[in-house]
Amino acid sequence: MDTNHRIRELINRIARLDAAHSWEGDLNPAQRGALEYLVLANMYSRAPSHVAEYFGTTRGTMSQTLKVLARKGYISEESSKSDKRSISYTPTDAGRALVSVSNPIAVAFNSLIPDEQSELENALRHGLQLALKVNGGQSFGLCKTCKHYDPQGINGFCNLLSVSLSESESNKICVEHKEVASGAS
Amino acid sequence: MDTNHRIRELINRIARLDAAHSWEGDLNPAQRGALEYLVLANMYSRAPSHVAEYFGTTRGTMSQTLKVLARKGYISEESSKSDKRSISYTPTDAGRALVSVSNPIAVAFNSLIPDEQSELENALRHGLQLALKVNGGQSFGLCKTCKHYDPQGINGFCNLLSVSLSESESNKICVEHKEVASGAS
DNA sequence: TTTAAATAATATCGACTCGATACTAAATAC
DNA sequence: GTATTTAGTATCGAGTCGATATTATTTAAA
Repeated sequence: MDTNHRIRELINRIARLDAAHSWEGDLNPAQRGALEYLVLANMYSRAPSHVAEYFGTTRGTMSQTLKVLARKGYISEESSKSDKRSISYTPTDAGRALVSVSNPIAVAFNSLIPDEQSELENALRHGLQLALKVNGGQSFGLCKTCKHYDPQGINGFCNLLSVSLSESESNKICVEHKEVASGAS
Repeated sequence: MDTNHRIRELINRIARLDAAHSWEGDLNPAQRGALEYLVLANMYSRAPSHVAEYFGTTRGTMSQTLKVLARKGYISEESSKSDKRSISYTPTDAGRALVSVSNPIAVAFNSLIPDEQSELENALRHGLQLALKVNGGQSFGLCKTCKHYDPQGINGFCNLLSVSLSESESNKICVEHKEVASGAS
């Protein structure tokens, strides 16, 4: 049993403990995860296929979860004008309220000293990046760390989508995010 | 969105990616988790209720998962002589073979530099301890870090169960584990 | 331009998870 | 010697999940 197996085991166990709490309040862990993603994602990243890729699951599976979430009234469906095949989900006020409640796992990690917290976040993020590289998955980061981000104008500009970004958009998760080459090996 | 929420989000996302891989080879994530636990746990810690507590789920749910695992031939059931209500599961050779295959997530974290790995492990373990304290759950650690551990004899002695430990036993997970008071706040 | 191939979302299927509830049997308390 | 606790299960209903197949729609190629 080496270090990386123990790390994986710890991550899985903490996630499972979190999942156990996650049942409170009309949602199951998969639904809660999807809803939390939708709250954090920008308007170009809220299609079923995007949520599916974020969680490493299939479109079919995520499609069902999102339909349930919509039926429960926590997200609303909106079809795209430019591509009639595409749809996008937006959290409702009820949905936003649900994800904003305090969480025991987050509270526990809040008790770590700040240095430990930031070390932990960086190491997890780094490990995730490496895992995604193996999988060929997208990084789903924020505009400001993206190679398509151009800090022109008030809140920057996306060179890939050719749009000016609003304050809130540039602080959200994007499917198209490509980590700008840095120290990450 | 503060640091501890981002940490929780990262942990959940990595676990979900791991779960997606976990479907390979005749097992689903819950079954694989339970099997992995049973491989690591000592002989006093392999009852359905122990596995259930480890993962923060109910006895009923875990009972079903273990029955499936037994039906598939990856674990074998054994009833206790001292307490006729109790049973204990032991991984079969087929079960052990299944959990020893290399894992993409573990491989990814293996690429972190050693310092980063140990920092990560410690911080996760610390966070988990704090989360368990809130939950009132058991720590499920190894004998050597347990307050019931007495380093007498060849491989030590357990003061709680009043038994001499074998080499392999003292390196396994135990339900009765109580973290010896240390720097953990 | 008209077929061909790729893409987005969904429906359906079967095995299984999961919490909740109710139950049996055995051990422990009083 | 009865009451209560504890260990494990069966059963239920909603939902996950991968697999597969299907429908629209878009894009590429001939």
